[in-house]
Formats: sequence, structure tokens, C-alpha cells
Amino acid sequence: MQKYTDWYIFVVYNLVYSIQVIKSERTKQFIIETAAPIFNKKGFAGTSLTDLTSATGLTKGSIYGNFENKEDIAVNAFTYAVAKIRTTVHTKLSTKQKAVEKLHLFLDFFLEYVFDPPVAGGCVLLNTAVEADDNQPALKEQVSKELTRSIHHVAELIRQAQLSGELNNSLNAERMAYTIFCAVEGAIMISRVQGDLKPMQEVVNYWREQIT
Amino acid sequence: MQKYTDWYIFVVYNLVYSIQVIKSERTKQFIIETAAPIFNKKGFAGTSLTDLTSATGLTKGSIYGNFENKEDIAVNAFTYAVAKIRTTVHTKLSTKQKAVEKLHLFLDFFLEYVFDPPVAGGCVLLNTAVEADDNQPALKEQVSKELTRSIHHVAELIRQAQLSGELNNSLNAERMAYTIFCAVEGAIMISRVQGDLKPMQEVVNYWREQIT
DNA sequence: CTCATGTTATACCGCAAGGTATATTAACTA
DNA sequence: TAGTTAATATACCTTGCGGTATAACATGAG
Repeated sequence: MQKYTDWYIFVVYNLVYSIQVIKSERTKQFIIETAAPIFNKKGFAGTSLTDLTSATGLTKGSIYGNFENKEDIAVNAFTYAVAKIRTTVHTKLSTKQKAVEKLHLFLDFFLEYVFDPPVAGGCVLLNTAVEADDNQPALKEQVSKELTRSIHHVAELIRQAQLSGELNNSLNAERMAYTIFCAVEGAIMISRVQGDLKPMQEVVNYWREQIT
Repeated sequence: MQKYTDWYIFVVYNLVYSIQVIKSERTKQFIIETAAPIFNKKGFAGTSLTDLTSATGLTKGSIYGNFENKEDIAVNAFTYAVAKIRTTVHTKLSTKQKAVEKLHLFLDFFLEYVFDPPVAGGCVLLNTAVEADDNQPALKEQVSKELTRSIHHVAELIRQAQLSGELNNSLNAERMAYTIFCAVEGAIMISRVQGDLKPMQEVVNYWREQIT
């Protein structure tokens, strides 16, 4: 059912953009966007080519005409997913000026994130990190860098809040950033597996109290 | 006379029978202990029966004589792994009397845990939760309960520290327990994927500063 | 409108997956 | 020590896997 919906969207997408973008690029992008939530839900090992062909409505020949192999699809899907999440966060945070308000929005974002993430299946960084850890060196490298970037982003917000006098200068910004980010990731894991927002709510409320 | 003979036979039969059971149980246990780190490293979908036969030196027939199917092995391996970790933590914490000292040991434990966990491959709760989330209802249920137990354990330690005047009573023990545990789990994920203890060190140091 | 090229579909390959029926071997009873 | 049963090994099954050669078709330049 979802399959046909996606396919119709794909057809319309093709009609609209047929003048501007060559077909293979559109197909490639369609595959990536369709594959991303599947890999995120089932993991790399748990996702089969048949999962991808039945979700896209395309054939193996078509998919392997656009990607070298399964890992190639997974890497592209990961990159796409990370970009999508980053855009979502950035858009949300840009609505506020003050660093402290941005930090609060950042925390609020994760409350929604738990059961309605930009890419279905949970946190892409968390899921990919856990599976890639002992298995996929390429993805491991990418997820590692993205995590560093994310934590530095939080640390930068804390430093800005300190510079503008919104937050106490005695706080160790980097340490706090690490702890916030780790807590949020852990909360995603627990809230999702328990089907209960409570863990994330407790974590968000804890940091809301610390950041005022 | 007959009576005593029957009794004797009964006892000897049970003894021998129990030895049989212990023997077969030992094979089962051997499979579980061998399988646990493999599942923890490669995940359920990523682990094949061949992985298990070549690691144990046993054959498929032997393994399927002791377990119903692959999931049965995974569930048993998970239960074993959780018990092992719980024992390790409990043994460590029991060396100290004061609740605050126990909390510090708990944090120290995770510094070692990152790269030298009781069951190779990282945190069993984290790994299992992430993969089981969208795929294995049975494991999902088990890991969910174990997480609740663990967090309550931390909360209890905080409450004890408050009762004995070691920690400020104004702290929300449950909220703090959730945040500590989530942060530690997130730190395991990040430290492992980055091959760097720093994230865990920052998290542990943060909480050491909060709990004094 | 045609034709070369780019793109997708068809049909197939070899193999390893999970699982099982049965033979063999080891353990224990009598 | 023979007979019985429990435990393990052998050999094999079906299915689905990732991947590919090639045919069919669509696209866009001239």
C-alpha cells in the first residue's frame, strides 16, 4: 500500500522535475529516500534487497544500475538521513535568537524526535553507531564524525549563552555538552524500546532545570 | 527390605538422572556463553548459525537439539549476559558501604565497561534495545524490563544517599537516575564508535561533580 | 523523427541461510 | 556388559540472499 503511494509520488516528482534533473539522479534520490527509513528500522544486516525493491517498486537491475552494492545504498541513505535531521534541527533553532532558548528548543526537539523522527525508525546516529561499531568501518567513520559535530554544536550554544551572560561562566561547556547529548541519545534508546516518553521527559526536564 | 531397595533405586536413579541433566545443561550453557558475545557484536540478524557452529565446534544438529531456533538461542544469550553484568556490578558495589561511594563505583564501572565489558561487543542492553526495537518483540520486552530495573537501582542509591545526608534532599532522585543512566548509555555508544574514552570520561566527571 | 546513449527490467547464478530427518555415538541403567 | 535412551553428527532440504549479464525500453541531442 505504502509502496504504491511512494510510486505515485515518484511519478509526479519525475513529471515536475523532468526538465531540470536527469532521470537517473531522480531515481537514485528516490531509492535513497525510500531506503533510509528501512535501513534505520531493520538495520543493515536485517535489510534485504527485496525489502528495497518492494518498497520502491523498482527491480534489482534498476537499483544496481544506480549503486555499486548494498553498502553503497546504506552509506548514501545514512548521509541523506543525517542531512535531513540536521536541516530539521537547524530550521527549528533558527526561530529563536538567544542561545538559552535555542538549547531549550534543542531539548524540545528530542521530545518529538522519540516517536516521530525525521527518518522513521529512531535516531539514525544511534542505530548506525550501534550496528556499525563491530561491523561496518565505513559507516563507523561517518557516524563518528557526525557525533563529534553534533556535540560541538551543543557546546557552542552553551558557550554563546555564557558569553551573553545567560548561563553561568563556571560551567564546563564541553563537559556539559557531552553529558546532555549522551543523555538524550540514551533516552531515545530507552523511550523507544519501552514505548514510553517518560525517560526522555525526565532527561529533558533535568536539563531544562539546569539551563535557565 | 523391598522398601529400602526401591528407595535406593530411586535415589540412585535421580542422582544419575540429574548428572545427565547437568551434562546436557552444560552443553546448553556452553552454547549460550559462546553465542552471547557473538550476538552482542554482530547483532541477531548479522549472526548466522555457521558463526555459532564454528565458534562452538559443535554442529547444527547439536545446537538444534538444545534450542528451538535461532531466536531461542538469542533470548537465552541475552538473559545470560544480563545476569553476568548484574553480578559484576553488584560485586563491585558491595565493596563499599556509603551510597555515594556506591554511585561513584557505579560510574567508575562504566569507564572500564566501554572497552572491556563483561560480555564482549559493548553494552548488551544498548545493543539489544536498538536492534530489537523494530524487530524482536520478545527481546524488546525483556530489555525494557531490565532497563527499568537498572534505573530504579540507581534511583534507590540516590535516595539512600539522601536519607543518610550524603546528598541534598532537594534533588529529584528519579529524574537524576534517569539522566545518569541515559547519559552513561549514550556515552557507551559514542565512546565505542569513536574508539575514544573521552565521551565517557566527560560524562563520568560531570556526575562525579554532581554527586559529592 | 531518428538514433545513440542512458536507464530499467528480465532472468538467472552460485551460495549460504535457517532448519530438519536420520544416522551415529556416548551415557547411563539394569 | 547388553540394552536403552539421550546427545550429537551427517547429510540434505527449501528458500532467499546479494549480485550480474543481457535484453528491452525511454530519453534527449541533432
